[in-house]
Amino acid sequence: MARPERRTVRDIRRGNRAVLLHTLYFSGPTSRNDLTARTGLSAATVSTMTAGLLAENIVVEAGQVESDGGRPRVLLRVNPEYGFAVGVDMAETHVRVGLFDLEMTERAKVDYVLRPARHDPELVARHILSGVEVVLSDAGVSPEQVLGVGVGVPGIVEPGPDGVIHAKTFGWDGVPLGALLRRGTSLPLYVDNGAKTLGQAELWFGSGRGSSEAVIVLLGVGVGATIVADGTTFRGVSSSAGEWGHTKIVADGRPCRCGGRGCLEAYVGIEAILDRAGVASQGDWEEDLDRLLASESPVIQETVSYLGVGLANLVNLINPEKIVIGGWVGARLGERLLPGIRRATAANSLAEPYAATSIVLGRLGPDAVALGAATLVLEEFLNAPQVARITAAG
Amino acid sequence: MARPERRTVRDIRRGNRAVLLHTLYFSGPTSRNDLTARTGLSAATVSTMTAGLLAENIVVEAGQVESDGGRPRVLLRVNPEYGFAVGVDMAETHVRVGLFDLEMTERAKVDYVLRPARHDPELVARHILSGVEVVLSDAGVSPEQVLGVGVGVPGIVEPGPDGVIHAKTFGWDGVPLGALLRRGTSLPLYVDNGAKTLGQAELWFGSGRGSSEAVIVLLGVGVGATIVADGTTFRGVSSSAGEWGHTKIVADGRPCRCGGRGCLEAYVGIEAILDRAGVASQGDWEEDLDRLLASESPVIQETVSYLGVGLANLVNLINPEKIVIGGWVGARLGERLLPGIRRATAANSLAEPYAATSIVLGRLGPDAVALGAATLVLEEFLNAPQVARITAAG
DNA sequence: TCGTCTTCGTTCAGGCTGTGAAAGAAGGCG
DNA sequence: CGCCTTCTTTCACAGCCTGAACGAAGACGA
Repeated sequence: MARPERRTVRDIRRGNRAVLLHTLYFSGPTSRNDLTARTGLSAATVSTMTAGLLAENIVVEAGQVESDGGRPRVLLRVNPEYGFAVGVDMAETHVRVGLFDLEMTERAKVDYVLRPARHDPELVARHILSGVEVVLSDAGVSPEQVLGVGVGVPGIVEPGPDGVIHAKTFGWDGVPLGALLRRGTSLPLYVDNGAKTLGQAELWFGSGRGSSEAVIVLLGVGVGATIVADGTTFRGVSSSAGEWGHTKIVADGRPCRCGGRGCLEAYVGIEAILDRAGVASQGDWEEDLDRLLASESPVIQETVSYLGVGLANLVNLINPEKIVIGGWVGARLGERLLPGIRRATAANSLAEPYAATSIVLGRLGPDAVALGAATLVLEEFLNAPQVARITAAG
Repeated sequence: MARPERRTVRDIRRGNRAVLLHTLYFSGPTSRNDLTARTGLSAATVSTMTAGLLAENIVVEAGQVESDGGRPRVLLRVNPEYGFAVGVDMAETHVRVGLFDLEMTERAKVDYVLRPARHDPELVARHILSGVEVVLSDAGVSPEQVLGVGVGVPGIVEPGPDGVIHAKTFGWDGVPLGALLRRGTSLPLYVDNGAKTLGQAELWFGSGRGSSEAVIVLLGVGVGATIVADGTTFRGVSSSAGEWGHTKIVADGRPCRCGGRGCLEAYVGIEAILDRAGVASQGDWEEDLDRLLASESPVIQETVSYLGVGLANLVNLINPEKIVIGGWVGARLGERLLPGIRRATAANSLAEPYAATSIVLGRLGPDAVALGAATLVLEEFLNAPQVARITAAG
């Protein structure tokens, strides 16, 4: 029951502008002539529209290429310095703030360590706000040039303007991070779950590129998934879709830190893996995992099997074109065990959907959460490039 | 990475026409004046557009109501006899063909019994084609008046014009039912999975009405789900999304007829329920289930628990606004055990998404599959009402 | 050097679209 | 009969995309 919405002639312009910008952004330097072919718009429209974008400095010329004997084409591209996006990765142990230009090149970054069990919302908000100031001054970018600030956080983010967060592992239950930040800045804010921003990053710039039906899976301390349907992150009714880590794969199974039993995270989360292997961790999980992988422990094969069950459930239910395995645990497991993971998934999937799915590793490193958060800003920009810039008050 | 598409002024007209028709269809008799308020369109546009729809006989007048002293409003409604839709329920034991007017009132129907293990594609196609002829002549409707034929089938339907079907339980693997039917009729065809057409029916006319983020669950011999995202049935990359019955809830659990182990269907499908209870069925599963429900068997509670796990996985992963339990097994279980099902789901869900979800019973009976199939035709009609009707050749 | 050819880019008249304002229609009421 | 209220239609207008005509820019040969 898709209820369409009323449209007016103006929406057309806005929409076609977005089409043009998307094409320009993802096809790189492109001539007007190419643009007519790629967008399906008429040459006339492309001409007037690019003229506008050039006048606003959103698009710039990028040299010429000769054509077969005729007038050479002028290449156009999105001006990477038209504006900047801030991406924030707020994790359980640190806050990382990055400044990106429109090509998503990182221009500056800064880290703050969070002492465990010291997650005062006010403090975290101050870290983020001062982080924004630091990266801006480091890169010599003024606040007026910033199109927005994206923040990736653990836990569930309520929809709405206040960016209310529920993060059990954090001790946050109903913290309005968005509202706290807005007290200190007037830049547009985008708060989203970190697994979703990582998914956004892999979808736009990593292994998910080009897919419009995909699932990006995050394996780390927590386990989550970003479901992409028709090119857009699927959020569900209250923005908590994708809690894959707490789907049950063993009815009445191992207890999970969420309070439930038999959750996937209770088998393939890093704590669960080490626990099942009987490793008494000294705190450096990455080293522990590497050592475990190097050993011949049967726990590894078990982990692959459980992961296969979890992935197969996604294959059967979601029928994605691609599953991208991300997160640092995912990277390490996938590095050596990808064929086994694929086999385990196949063993638990129906043949048709499995055949339609390719399972690949994520391409982006640990910075992907911040990159994806910044990408939220980019997405907004490409969809509705402002003509009048919002003035930042600070 | 939602790639928007180019638009032209004409798309606006088409789109706004669809807006108007949707509103008219779901709000019942409505005045032009109301329509301006409900659609957001200007009075001028509503006026010219309704004039067109009236001229095409798509919309008809439906009386007047007086206004507070002024000119009375003329009520408009979609002409229920502008066209008709055929809905076909092709199940494991029968083929049912129904003729519906645009209000989805059934005008005629016909049943064909399929002898088990006698599922010759040609025969089934002939049943469907002759069924269409029968309902048309019974209702006195000519083929020119039929907007299309929707068919709900078991198994996976490949996307594409040939309506290729993979149905293990049927012995069909790659049967191009759409192509077979097209040899016998030139009416527009819509072939879809039966669980999805049932979902479509509940979404449009049953308990799911008004929800745009919902899951409609089918419990019967098979177990499946229709995932509705943003008002539209989610199909995945190869149209097999929603195979909920074969998601695993017990790693390495009971064997399932799909060849896998631990599938939800191997616990809450009717065969599994009876098998777990040790009932040696004489063939009448409905009676067997009723007897089992009347007994105090612990298998019932177990079933509720397993179902709760399966539903909780949907809650966590999809975060729907509503879960509708359909299918004849679902109806019988839900009738007495709905509170227990809700409790079992809550016990296995995260608090936030569970709080956002209401779990309700389906409202439509066994005819819902055919009704939903016809609704595929209706949906197409409301989105793009033809001006020039396609001529049927027969 | 000049004219021609090829290709790219821009301009312009024209047809659609939705809109606001003004005009028209239809009934109630004194 | 005239006025009032309310619903509906008409009309001039601005915005949009488009095809066709026109202009621009280089290659190339004479």
